[in-house]
Amino acid sequence: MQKELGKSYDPKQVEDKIYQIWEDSGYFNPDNLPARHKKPFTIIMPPPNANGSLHIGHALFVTLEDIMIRYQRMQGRKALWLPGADHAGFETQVVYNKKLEKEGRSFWEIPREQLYEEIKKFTLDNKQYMEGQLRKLGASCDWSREKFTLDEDIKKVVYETFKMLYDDGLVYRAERPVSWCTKHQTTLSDLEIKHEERQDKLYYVNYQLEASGENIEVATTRPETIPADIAIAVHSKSKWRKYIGKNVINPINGQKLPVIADENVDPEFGTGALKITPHHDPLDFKIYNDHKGEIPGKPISVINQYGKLTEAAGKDLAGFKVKDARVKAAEILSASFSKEPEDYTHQVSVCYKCGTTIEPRVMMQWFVKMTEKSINRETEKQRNRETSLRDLAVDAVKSKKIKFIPHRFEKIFMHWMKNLYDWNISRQIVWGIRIPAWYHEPKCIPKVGHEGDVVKCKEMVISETEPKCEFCNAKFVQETDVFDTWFSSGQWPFATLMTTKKGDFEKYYPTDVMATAYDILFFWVTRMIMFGTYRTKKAPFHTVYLHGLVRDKDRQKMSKSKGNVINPLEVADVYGTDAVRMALVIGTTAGNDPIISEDKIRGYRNFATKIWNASRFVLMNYRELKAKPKFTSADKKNLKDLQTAKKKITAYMDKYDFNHAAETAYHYFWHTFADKVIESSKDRLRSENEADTAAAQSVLLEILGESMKFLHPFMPFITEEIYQNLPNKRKSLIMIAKW
RNA sequence: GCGCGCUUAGCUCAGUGGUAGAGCGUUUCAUUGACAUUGAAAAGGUCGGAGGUUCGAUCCCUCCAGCGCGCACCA
Repeated sequence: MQKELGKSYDPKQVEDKIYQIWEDSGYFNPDNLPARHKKPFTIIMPPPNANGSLHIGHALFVTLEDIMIRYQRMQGRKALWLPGADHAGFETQVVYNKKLEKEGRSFWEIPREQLYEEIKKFTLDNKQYMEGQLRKLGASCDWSREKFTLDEDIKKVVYETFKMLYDDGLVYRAERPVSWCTKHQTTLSDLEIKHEERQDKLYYVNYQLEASGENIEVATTRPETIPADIAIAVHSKSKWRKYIGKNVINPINGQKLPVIADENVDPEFGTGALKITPHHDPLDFKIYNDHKGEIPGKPISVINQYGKLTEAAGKDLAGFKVKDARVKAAEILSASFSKEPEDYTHQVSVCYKCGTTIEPRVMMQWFVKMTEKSINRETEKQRNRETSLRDLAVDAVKSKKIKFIPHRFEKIFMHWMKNLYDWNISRQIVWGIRIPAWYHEPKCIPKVGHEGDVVKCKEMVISETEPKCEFCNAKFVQETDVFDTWFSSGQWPFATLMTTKKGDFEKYYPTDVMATAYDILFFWVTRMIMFGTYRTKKAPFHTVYLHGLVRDKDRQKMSKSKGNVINPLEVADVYGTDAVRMALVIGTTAGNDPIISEDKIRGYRNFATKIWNASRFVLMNYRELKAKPKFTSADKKNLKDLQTAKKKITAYMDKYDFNHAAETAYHYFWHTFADKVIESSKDRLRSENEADTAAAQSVLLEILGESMKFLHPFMPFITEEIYQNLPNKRKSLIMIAKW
């Protein structure tokens, strides 16, 4: 007979041992599953940022995905859960920057190569630590296929995609207005910008008309940029229309500025006249570009990368920080004010990491075209050239090839897709994948060749390795900018499967479910859909399951500074991983923020104890009997209730409603099986009537065994441990037992 | 400004076109018996407000109020 279960369940005694058994079994790798497992079921794990340790949010997605994988594995699917880690470019660099600050070292004084190596070590250490944590959480992922976003083969795929996009005209390099963080010294994408309400002044400045006493009144919040003004724009129907085509005088430096007409200027807002400062405002840049012919001046920049005014701003302003320069400029301009400055509340762009005001600058950067069709830069092979990246993604969702859980995110997705601008993918940071573009150095000077043709070297080449110029000996230097992390992680589903085992891509792609937090819907999910359909012509997954952000019992986001963080590994250590997993799943619906407290976890620890003791009771009372069981009508009803519960749970599982599946399992086990079935069996187990005892025993054993199975995806450790102690079971793992 | 949600028991949240559910908490009782990390029972809600559709609405529609979130180049 099997060994007796201990007096109480001790997760510490069980969890590591069980995980080891699973891992040794090889079944995490779908290729090793028994023959009954046929159709693949694939989840690519959202690779956690390798710049810290796992927090409760990670524990949530790990639990959800492990539930899906374990369920599908038991259902006979060839279940692949592919783990990974993300180098998380900018995020990690910010973390490392802070670490250096604490150590009293200066980020900016460390040479690029050294910094890269230091961050690499830091990241790899974290990565290794996190792998251990994933094991603790019970993640049944295939470690043999683990990938890291900086693996050489992954980088190769990313380079290829970049080249394809470039050849298709969907990637371009241009001088355009971008968002610059003066603290982190890099540009950021639109998504990395937050908007903050600020109290500022709105200044009303007179720009005097040339050779006239008349003025155009301009409202501005940024008088310090007036030296970079290049024109004044008014709406063709505004009160200023009579001045269109004339010149005004720049009130700071006396230069002549043409008055132009542009319909983007709202005649109702401010004074109805807009100063055009192309290098310090994106709208101004656009207006300037539309009116280049009418504007004689060249746009200049008067603010440098540190947010200080340059010489070009004039000696009165040069050297001042923007904020101080504004005060200074106001002083200089006071004679030109048409009225007193007003208090003005408006939204200002800030860096999402440090809150520093974003400085719009015009810089040479790399962009991905989101809304335009490709232009067939080369002519051969067909890719998805007929449509834009946006349309690829929108079509995938519209055609139901991809569906969202919960459904409402489909609307949010569409809304975001509607308002898309080109995506700046270059970052001036060290930690990341260098953009594989090489520039001819020095700049190519066209010369006459042998046949009299003008030979012009290629100024820029897209290449993984250093190219050679076909005409001269000049060196090519590599772009120093690196990719926005999301450019590479947006390729994760296919990049991983293209670089694991041979045949994996064909077998496991497209994947099934992408489960991740809703806050990276735009950063990540949309990009995966775009790049996935672009490169493979298939939607990378059919279901997007979006979960919420874990909050504490007062609905607060967890953060170290608030001191309300629940470390999943710490509480798992106290209450057991199974309890933490249950607490994360029950009461949590897709798309909503789960609320977790230690009390809640304690409650499910109690449930684990209940499971343990009910099992103990069943096994303690089990004895070999020769008598044939004689089932009573109550037995039959109990077995029928079991089937009903199983069906209900299965239906919830298939709907990705893990909350209700878990709750049903919990409720059935505790309040039906333990409270009713077990209670009513007590007398019968001690009865002289062996046929009746046998019936009672076999009902208990049957229900216990089945319960362990339907609880297994949620509480993998305790259920496996008990399953291994059941009599009359083949010595296999519950992990691959038939659902 | 545009968009998406939420408002149900003291708390945290589920849920359904047909006289409201769970967990925790509260109250009472029981218990040396697999489990005090227990069991039995109870109290507790006019399902945010006002209209409408319907035989019937907490659930569908409209409006209102409060709250939350996302997007956003009005100087």
